[in-house]
Amino acid sequence: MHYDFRKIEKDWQDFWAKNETFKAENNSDKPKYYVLDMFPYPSGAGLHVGHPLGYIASDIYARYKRHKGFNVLHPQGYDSFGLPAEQYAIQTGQHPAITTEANIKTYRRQLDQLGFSFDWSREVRTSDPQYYKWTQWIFIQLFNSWYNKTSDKAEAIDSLVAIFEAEGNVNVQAVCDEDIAQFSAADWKAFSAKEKQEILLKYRLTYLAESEVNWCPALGTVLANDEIVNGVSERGGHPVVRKKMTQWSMRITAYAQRLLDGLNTVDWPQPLKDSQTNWIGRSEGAEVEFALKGSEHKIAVFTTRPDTIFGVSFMTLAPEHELVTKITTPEQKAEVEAYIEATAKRSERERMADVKTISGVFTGAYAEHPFTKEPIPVWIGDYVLAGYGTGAVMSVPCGDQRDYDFAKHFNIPIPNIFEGVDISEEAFADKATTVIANSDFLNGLGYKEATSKAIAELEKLGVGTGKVNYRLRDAVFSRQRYWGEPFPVYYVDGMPQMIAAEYLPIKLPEVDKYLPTETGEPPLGNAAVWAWDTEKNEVVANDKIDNKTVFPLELNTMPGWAGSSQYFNRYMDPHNENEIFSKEAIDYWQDVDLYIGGSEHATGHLLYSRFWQKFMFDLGLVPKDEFAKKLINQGMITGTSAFVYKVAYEVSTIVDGGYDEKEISDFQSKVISDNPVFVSKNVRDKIVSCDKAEFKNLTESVKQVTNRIGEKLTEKFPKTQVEIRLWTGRSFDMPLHADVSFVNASDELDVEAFKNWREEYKNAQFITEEDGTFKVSREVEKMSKSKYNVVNPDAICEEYGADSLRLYEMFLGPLEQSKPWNTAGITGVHSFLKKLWRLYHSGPEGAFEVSEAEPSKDSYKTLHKTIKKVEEDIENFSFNTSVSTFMIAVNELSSQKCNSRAVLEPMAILVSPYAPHIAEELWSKLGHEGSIATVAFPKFEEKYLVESSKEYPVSFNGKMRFKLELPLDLSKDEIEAAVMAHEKTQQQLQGRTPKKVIVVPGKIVNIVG
RNA sequence: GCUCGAGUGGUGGAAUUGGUAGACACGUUGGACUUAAAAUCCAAUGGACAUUAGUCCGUACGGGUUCAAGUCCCGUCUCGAGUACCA
Repeated sequence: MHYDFRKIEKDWQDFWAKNETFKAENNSDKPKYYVLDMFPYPSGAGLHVGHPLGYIASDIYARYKRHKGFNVLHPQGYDSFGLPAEQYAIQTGQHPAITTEANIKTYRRQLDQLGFSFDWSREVRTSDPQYYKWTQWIFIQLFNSWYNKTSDKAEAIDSLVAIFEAEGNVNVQAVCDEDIAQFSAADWKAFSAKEKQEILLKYRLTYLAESEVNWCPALGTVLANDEIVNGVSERGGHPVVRKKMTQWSMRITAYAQRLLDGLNTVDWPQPLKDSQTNWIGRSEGAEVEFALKGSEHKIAVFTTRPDTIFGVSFMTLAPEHELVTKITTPEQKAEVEAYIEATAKRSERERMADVKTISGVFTGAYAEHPFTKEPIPVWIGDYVLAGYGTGAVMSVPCGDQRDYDFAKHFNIPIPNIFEGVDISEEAFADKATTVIANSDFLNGLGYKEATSKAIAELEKLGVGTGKVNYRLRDAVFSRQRYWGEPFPVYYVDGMPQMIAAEYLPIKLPEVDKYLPTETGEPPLGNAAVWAWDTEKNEVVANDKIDNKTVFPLELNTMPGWAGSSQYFNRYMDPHNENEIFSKEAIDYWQDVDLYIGGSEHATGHLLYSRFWQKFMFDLGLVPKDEFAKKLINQGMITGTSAFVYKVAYEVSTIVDGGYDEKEISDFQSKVISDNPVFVSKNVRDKIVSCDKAEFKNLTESVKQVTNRIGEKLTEKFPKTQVEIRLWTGRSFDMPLHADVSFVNASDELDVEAFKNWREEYKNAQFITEEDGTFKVSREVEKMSKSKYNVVNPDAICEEYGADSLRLYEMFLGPLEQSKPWNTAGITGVHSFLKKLWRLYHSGPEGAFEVSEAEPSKDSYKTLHKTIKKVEEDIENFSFNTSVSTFMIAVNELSSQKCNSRAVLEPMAILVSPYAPHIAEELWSKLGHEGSIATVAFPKFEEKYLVESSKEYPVSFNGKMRFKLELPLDLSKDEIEAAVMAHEKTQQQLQGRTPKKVIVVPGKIVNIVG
């Protein structure tokens, strides 16, 4: 009976599907365990071997937890809204839903073939109206909420209205827009309905506001900060410019502190926490108001160094700062305006690429120092960002390098306010050693004391206050896209109105074009049926819009992260039509116990999800304010590209025979490209290292090719004479990617396959190694189509099986680390599975046979040390080492010729999380009914590992020289005596007397001297 | 620039609290079986020297602590990831 993995794997996958083996129940006596993968975007390319790495790890953990008696929730779904399907739709007119559906089919087939224990009955798709109904619902909840700083949580907007009615907004501690005028209860009552709505918008957790956004003209949409990399769009690399637009925003800044604090309560990777911490960017300092000379305007600045306030020698405003036009003096007006215009023209990208250039303009205005009353010139400069803090800084050149550079450049004085520090070359920014001088009441103080003293004095004067500032901005939530969630929003008199939850979902309308409209409106502007009838409560044709009962609907759609920000909770009760999830479901499952996914989501998905979770927590909808207890970032699997070296040679015409020059040169280049010459790696290396002999050989080898080219040319242009030369030096060859599927484990190229790969390689010549093989050189790169190093799991499953693939992906190395893929190594784990199979098939002609006999002591020992190690490894997510452990166990059991049921049954269970198909097959052959999935994990028993003796390594001066087997119950002195009496010890010492003998019982003996 | 992570054979990688460096596998070499190939099995495999016994050197580099360092401390270099005028 050979190991027929194709049949076994198919059979068990069918069995699991038919019996719904992995279906999780929402109530159970068992303890719950929730294992979640970041759900995939179903791209057209399907999966490559890098994608399932995390899924395999989480599947092993989920299966292990089932063996350990847990009720495991292990769902999977699709993040199926997204740009690629829409881009494809724009190009082909194909509806994104159709492409998406087809891609999902491929994904599902590929996932199924890997034997994952997903509960597919709970599948969600973000683009399914029954799913995005609840995304729209959460949006409405956010709209109907405000953030009360006093209770430090989100509350219903009604409670804010009640406060306004009772006392206006004077005492409300809310997270809101900055530009809100104060009003009394009477004022509030006197406001029109529209005015009230406008004011409330400034408080809502999702709000419509004119905000500066990252506009990408090429994509025709707004991008979030984390969708921009180095000033260009992450997808496509298009330029991004700043632009003011009316957009939905999420008031995530309300949660900045809680998002920071929450990081201390979760077991997430430190780098991920660090990157969220940096993204939120908390800084403590003070906000200080500077009065302007001869003006009622005041400039507010944020500073982290209020202790250096006496070092201020100028102020700098962002060019976009609203005060700039108001305070600029007539003499400076022209220069300031020119500067503002020049800055606006420079794209964000240019500004970033060019951080060294110092530029700025004096406004002519002077502020007044709050303590000294000295005049301070006010400048504008583009090194100050409008979006951070107040968009203005008090410049302290002696304490900040950028201020220092600016001051030097414009010859502004640099007063020194530090005790014993030389600032003639650069600014001094070391807080730890700061001693303040020349600063009135701050003299002699260190950073900390001076800071609190300065804040206290500013507060006394009523011109400053201690403040915490965050880098985190509110998140823009509108996209000018088709393939995303529509907003449940219509507009009355320009004010947004929410559609009542009972009429959700508001489904995406049909459009004939997926591009923006000719008037520049988002793609939904193309929809003919996209208006809201407030009487019928349904979406109706646009021509019915009368702005009395039928109103226009929102044309933007939600961003990519909307659908993924609560999906983990929806899995708990995915088919609930009345609620986002039932109370029973959320109370039972609580939160995700283990979340596995890529680190690229650190500041996107993982921050927004935490925000929504905290919001849902405030509303009392979820019991935990962090949704995932533990998170692991799986490392990337990189590709091992194969390179062949193409020899560069040149044909030059010696006698041209009077033909048309272009005709000849065109023909020559065609001949050259049709007759490529490739050189094997080692030969190439010799040539590059200037091996003259090899270079000569190479020339010889190329000769036959060149002769043929010569013939061809003479055939066509009889009067021509050509010379063929090889290039020399560094550029003598050109590395080209070869498809990795043509290369075997020894880096040898399948020359025939390569020739058939492309038309232009048909006549390729190969200069081989001495043994006649052609070798490629290899390099680790990102796995990508364009590098021809993508390995498809389908092919691996076909040749070696899913169990082999699962084991091999784990065997490659630690889960979190990035590591290169090399298909060659899979034979190791594959033959391990065959050896495992053989353990259970020791009968004649490989028939299944296990004995009921008591296993040997050694076999018991092998089994129990394996149980111990595998259990530890899984708990530590060290899956690579447990694969090694299995190999050792099978090697040992094979040499022990062990075929006892008492050992082989537990072995099957141990292997089952890693290689579930073979485990199921062996389990059923062992005579069990049903799946192995929930059989109890074997229990480790120490007694089988108890040893009576130890092979001590005996070291001399720390170097191990020989080993000595001694009973474990010897005392230190007895061990020392035994070692000293040994002949090899005397041989090593050569008559010397050891200075010292270190004996660590059970470990080591070290003799010094 | 700043923050974080990592440097171990030809390759992927092992190595509890400091205690036998290189487990396990790939590759390579030799052998068995076979007409042959595949598959399978056996042996060797960090480097240098040595007939053997064995000796020396080895965990990026330079120091240090220790009976003992891949592991701890100080400094340097290289690579990778994130971030970038954040006041």
